[in-house]
Amino acid sequence: MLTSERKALIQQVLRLDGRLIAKDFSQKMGVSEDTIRRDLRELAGEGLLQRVHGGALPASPAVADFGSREQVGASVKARLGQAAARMIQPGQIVFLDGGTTNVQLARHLPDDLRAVVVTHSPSIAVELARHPSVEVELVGGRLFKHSIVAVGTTSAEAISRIRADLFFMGATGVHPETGITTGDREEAAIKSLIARQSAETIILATREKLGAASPYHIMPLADVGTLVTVAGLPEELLQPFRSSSLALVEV
Amino acid sequence: MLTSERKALIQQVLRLDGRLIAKDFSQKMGVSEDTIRRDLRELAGEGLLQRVHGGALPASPAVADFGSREQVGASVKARLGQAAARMIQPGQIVFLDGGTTNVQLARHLPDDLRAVVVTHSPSIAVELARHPSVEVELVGGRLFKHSIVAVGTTSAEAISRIRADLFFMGATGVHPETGITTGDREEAAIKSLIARQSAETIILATREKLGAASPYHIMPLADVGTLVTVAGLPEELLQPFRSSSLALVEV
DNA sequence: CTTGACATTGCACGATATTACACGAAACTG
DNA sequence: CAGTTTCGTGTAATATCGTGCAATGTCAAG
Repeated sequence: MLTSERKALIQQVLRLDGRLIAKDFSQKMGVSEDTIRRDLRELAGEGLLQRVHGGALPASPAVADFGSREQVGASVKARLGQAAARMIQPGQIVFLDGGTTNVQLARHLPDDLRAVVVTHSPSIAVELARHPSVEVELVGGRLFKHSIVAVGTTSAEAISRIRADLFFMGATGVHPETGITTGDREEAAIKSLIARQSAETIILATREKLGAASPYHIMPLADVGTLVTVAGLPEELLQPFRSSSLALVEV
Repeated sequence: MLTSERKALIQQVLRLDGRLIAKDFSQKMGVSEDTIRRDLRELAGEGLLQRVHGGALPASPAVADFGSREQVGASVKARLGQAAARMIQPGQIVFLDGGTTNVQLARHLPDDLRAVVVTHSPSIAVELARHPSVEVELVGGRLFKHSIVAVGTTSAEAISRIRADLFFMGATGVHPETGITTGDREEAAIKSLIARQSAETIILATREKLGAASPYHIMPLADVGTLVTVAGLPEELLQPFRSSSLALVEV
């Protein structure tokens, strides 16, 4: 075990756990506590962590690295959301799926837009409560906590009574052959149903979702109307999605 | 558990709850009360909190003076919410109305509580998405943006299919003769319906709501099971609410 | 291959910090 | 005013810390 390797591990533990206990970590590493203490002292000297009795805490009160990565991801999603918001015409009925990208979409709806937004995501509903003119229709049901969206038969029933012009769908996998997929069976069923009730389905996909596949199938790629993604991606990643039936938008 | 971690937690609890009880916190942390008292003394020495008999309060007579009636209000609501959370028995079906006080209630539900929470407030739903064991049933409908709750016939229909054990209602007016009132007609109708579908209605009221009345009537005071309010209010304010049918809880 | 400078590590030991318990004082409650 | 709870201090046990030092390993010059 190299010293620098160990120091890197220390910082990783701090990022992930938010703390490190010298005694435990020394046993885990198979070295003496003295060694760990020395590492901690040195890292603290470089300002990379905060030394406390019994171990160490991250230098910044909160998770600096994690936060910054979130922010970087957020700016890409904000750009996607902004572009998608411009695709909505006044008077349309729009279904907004859950997910952080769609929250960004909701945040960037023009203030003067008059439209109806239907959503089964309480996060989206809360976001849109600030909007002056959009009418919000909340779809109820059992809350699927991981994605924070309503699912189940109650949701399905409510959705089946709605006809939307556009559906902005979130998905974890967008694959040229496998199609659109996500990680939960119930969620997949609901997404599929919403798509069938909507005239056009639009998917906002960040880079890591392109070419990926998750366990549960939602719909084939052929049924997707528009795929919105960020500009500057390598052509070989986009090539499989260039077809006559799918509109590919890069922003 | 590192000492400095524990101290950080103490300050976090003070920010969120507005107070800390030494005995409870020591049990939660699994250390003796002496240890907690020592922590409190030391933090008080640094001016980071205010030591009081039985625990501690935020160190902000100065801060409270400066800006935030909101913060003081938040701590009062947190206390109401905490007390209300303890009134829920495992296995019960509980309806949570919207409002900031009920958000505090949701935040303070014990982590090991197994119950079903029904709500027409997306804010509450988002808050409860973090809870590990509570099942959340979201009631859909048209979003009333001012209060951020779902209203309308869709909501009414969904609510009429539910029977709840408890209903924690928010209201802007609690008057001994006028009864319970709020500022919107639709909202009043929905609240009234939920109350009829629930075995017991509980109202959390901060001081300014007692004795106040708003335009739209929800229900008579006689139909309220429990009124929860803060301790230390003048007796003449509470006297009108002391009756055989109403349980008055001061926290 | 040898040798010496240097880094790393584990161990010893005195110093400091943390904790729980005990007991009288103070505060709260009815 | 009596009973109970909480507080503060003292104390002893334990845990952790920092430093000095010797052992081992690394590496490059001789």
